[in-house]
Amino acid sequence: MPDDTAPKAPSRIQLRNRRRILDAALDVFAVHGYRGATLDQIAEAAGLSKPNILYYFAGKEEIHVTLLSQLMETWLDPLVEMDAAGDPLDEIMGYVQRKLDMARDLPRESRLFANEILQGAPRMRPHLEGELKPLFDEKCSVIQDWMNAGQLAKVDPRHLLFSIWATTQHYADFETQVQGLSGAGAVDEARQHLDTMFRRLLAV
Amino acid sequence: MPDDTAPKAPSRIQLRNRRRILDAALDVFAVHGYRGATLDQIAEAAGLSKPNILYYFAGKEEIHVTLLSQLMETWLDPLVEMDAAGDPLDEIMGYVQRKLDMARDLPRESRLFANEILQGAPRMRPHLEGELKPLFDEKCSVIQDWMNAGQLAKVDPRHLLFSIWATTQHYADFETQVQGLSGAGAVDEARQHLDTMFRRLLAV
DNA sequence: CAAACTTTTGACCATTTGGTCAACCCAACG
DNA sequence: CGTTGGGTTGACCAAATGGTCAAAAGTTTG
Repeated sequence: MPDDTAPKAPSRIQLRNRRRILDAALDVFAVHGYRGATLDQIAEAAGLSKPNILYYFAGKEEIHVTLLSQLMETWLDPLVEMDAAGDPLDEIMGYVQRKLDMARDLPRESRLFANEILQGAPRMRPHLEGELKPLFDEKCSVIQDWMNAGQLAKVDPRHLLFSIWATTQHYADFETQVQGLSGAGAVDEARQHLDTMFRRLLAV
Repeated sequence: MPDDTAPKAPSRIQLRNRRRILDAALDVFAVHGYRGATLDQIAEAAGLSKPNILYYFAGKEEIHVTLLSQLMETWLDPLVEMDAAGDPLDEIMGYVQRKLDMARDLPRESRLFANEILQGAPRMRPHLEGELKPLFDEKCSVIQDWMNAGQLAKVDPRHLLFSIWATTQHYADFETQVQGLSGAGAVDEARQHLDTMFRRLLAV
């Protein structure tokens, strides 16, 4: 019997073009934000005609929403990996390094996220409340437990996480400024600096 | 003899309306960025008609450029105040607190700046190179001297400043996220946290 | 008060933008 | 080799957008 809900496996062309479109859209949205981006820009960057773009996605918003959904996974992953059973300082410093890897390897994703938050997260609030918030609370608890057990110096876990986010994402979001002031390769210099900073903050 | 270059002191109406327009434009540009903002939005927020806006400013770009120029002063001021003759740790911690004040009191300005940098600073690069860069280099020197004199722990002064910028501006630029995760009043909690963090980093 | 000005606006314009659609292309397969 | 269905596009549309302009409405001043 035929399955009415069958998603009809996407063809090779479908896969290739959807990926092209999303890749081009990431470039454009990351720089100009949702409102500032145009379908024509995306179409040109993708090497496809505008109607062809709209054959694969229902509209500008669907492209944006698709990007944000995909981003959420990537974005939370480094924090998910922080293991309550591991060594506290190693776990935190590992998290910092993974966030720095992302700032270096996925700056467009970081800027897409920054743009969305700057605009008040109109299309991402559900994700923030439904996925980020529980994870955030859970990891704050883990960190608090480590501190209570005397394995880390006591600081506010929430603001500790904010500081890690801010300092790592800064190298992607403010890359223009950082490069202008400090030349290329800043992310790798930052590794040393942030390692020192968070180690001194958290050492018992 | 008549002065050809006389700037013709602006009338009370000029002053009031230009201020209104810039204030409204700050709201709009800070959220949507340059491309995403529209003159109609600005006009409505200012309570003026669109042609009236264009009576006071030559175009959308002039409004944006005016805002960025004004911003630059405000933006650099806290760093300018950092005094090479003062006590090193006090000077740095004072700078952190002033930046936090700005994140709390001028979040729109912070977001305008963030948007401009995210977009690659197309309209601000001259300011960055002409004003920020020299100030940045000068203050890095001052900090380096303090470290060489054994008054502060040795870290890379450039990345120290980046960390201060990132952690303080974060509370304005990512306010949506911070509030969603941590409730209101986060900036004032951050004061304590950042004071601890940078003190531990820099204490000799 | 009336001339001389500054300020405001309704109507208008060209271009851009998100989106539609019927026709067209083309590879696969019976 | 001709049909068929997925993939592509030129031409088009309505709305939005940045901007213009001449005329009207206020304001200032001799």
